[in-house]
Amino acid sequence: MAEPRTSSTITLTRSLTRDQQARRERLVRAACDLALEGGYAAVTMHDVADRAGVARATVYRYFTSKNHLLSEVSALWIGELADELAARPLPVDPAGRLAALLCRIVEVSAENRLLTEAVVQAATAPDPSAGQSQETFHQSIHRITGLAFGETADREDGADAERRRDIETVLGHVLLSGLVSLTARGRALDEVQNLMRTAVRLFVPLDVPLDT
Amino acid sequence: MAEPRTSSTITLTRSLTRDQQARRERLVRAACDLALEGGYAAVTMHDVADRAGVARATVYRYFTSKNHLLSEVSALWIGELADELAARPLPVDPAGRLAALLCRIVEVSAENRLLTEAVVQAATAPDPSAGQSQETFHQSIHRITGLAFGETADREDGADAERRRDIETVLGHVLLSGLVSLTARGRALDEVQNLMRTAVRLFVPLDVPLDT
DNA sequence: GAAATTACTGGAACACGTTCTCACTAAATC
DNA sequence: GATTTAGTGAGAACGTGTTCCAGTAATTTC
Repeated sequence: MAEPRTSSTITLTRSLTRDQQARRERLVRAACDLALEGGYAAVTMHDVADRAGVARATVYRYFTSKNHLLSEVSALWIGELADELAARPLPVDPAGRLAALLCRIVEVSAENRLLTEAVVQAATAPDPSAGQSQETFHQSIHRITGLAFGETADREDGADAERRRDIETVLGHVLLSGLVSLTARGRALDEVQNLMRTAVRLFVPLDVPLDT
Repeated sequence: MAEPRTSSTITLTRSLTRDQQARRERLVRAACDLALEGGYAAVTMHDVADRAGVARATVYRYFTSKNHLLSEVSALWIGELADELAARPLPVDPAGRLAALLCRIVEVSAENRLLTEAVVQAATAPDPSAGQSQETFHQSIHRITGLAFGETADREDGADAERRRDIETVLGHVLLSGLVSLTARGRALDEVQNLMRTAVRLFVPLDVPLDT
């Protein structure tokens, strides 16, 4: 019963050769560029293949779907953003840090609204094949919210640590929904930033009274 | 310069006749049924037209896109849900009411996971033509979170009222993102419900110490 | 180095969303 | 009642995501 099995995606077979690694990166790059220029709709598999210099069918050897490809873009993009934010000077108080981080993400997202639109669309699509990359995307969001507490995390334990994790989780959801409002509902940058500040203020009402 | 202008959507022209009203309702009904059975992907304009007993092109005289049609479904569905919830007995304390309301929504959404998937997908899609229905959807969510404070709303003013509105808004975003997790990321019902309870607990940490 | 396996290309093919055309019907206007 | 007008049915047509296939190139295995 030796089935031919023309292996759907490559990744499963074995580790990629240098050429394949480069091809894969070109595909992600092409998708990212197209998304930057025209959003989700502009990322056609036809154009992605052309820009990366491969055949249309080949794209599907590396990514099972358009959403999978864009989810990969989203995972890389938010990951880079997290790296950048981790290297930034931040306010000293946790609430200030949270607000600054979230507002910065929203700002960058607004500057690349079309890319964000594509990325959010893919990250929220019910596409099981994109699941892995989607998880990476969400983990990166969680990692970013975690930056606000990163330095004090070690000193805490028990209830404080749990409360911290809860705040990170919930703020991650507010952020995601905020990005949806920004890209899909045309909300203005400052409106979404205010949402972030409001959320933080509600979470940290006494620890640090903000400059209301 | 009398342009023919084959009027894209009907609604703009004038009020609908009885037949047209019925046709429109059949279309929404058909889309809703198909979504219940197979989610977003199963709602093909072909099948919608067939079930409603109209031509494919006619669907586009009532709705400018599939997302527009499904956004209408979502607006009606969440509206009915809000009506049902408004008639429900609720805990006396605001925090308990919030948690009960949100958990109930998540529960109903999980019971109709495929419909919710379709509805959320349409409500978060960057489709300008669906904008109006999307707003209705979000307003209904806001209306539901508002139910938790409804009875005490009149007695308040100033800072309290503002804080209340902020909580409603932010919880609405948590809910939306939670529904995305439920439908697109395959999260379990109780996981999303716990997210809701956690969010409420974080918002109302002192007013009402929950049974933690 | 030859054989066998695997990957890539190029293009056809299919499903679906969307638009368009045209003939036909029903309703409004004269 | 005749004429115009808006709405509908039926189906062709186009773009896009996805799959499939036959032929070719590259890589692994012997």
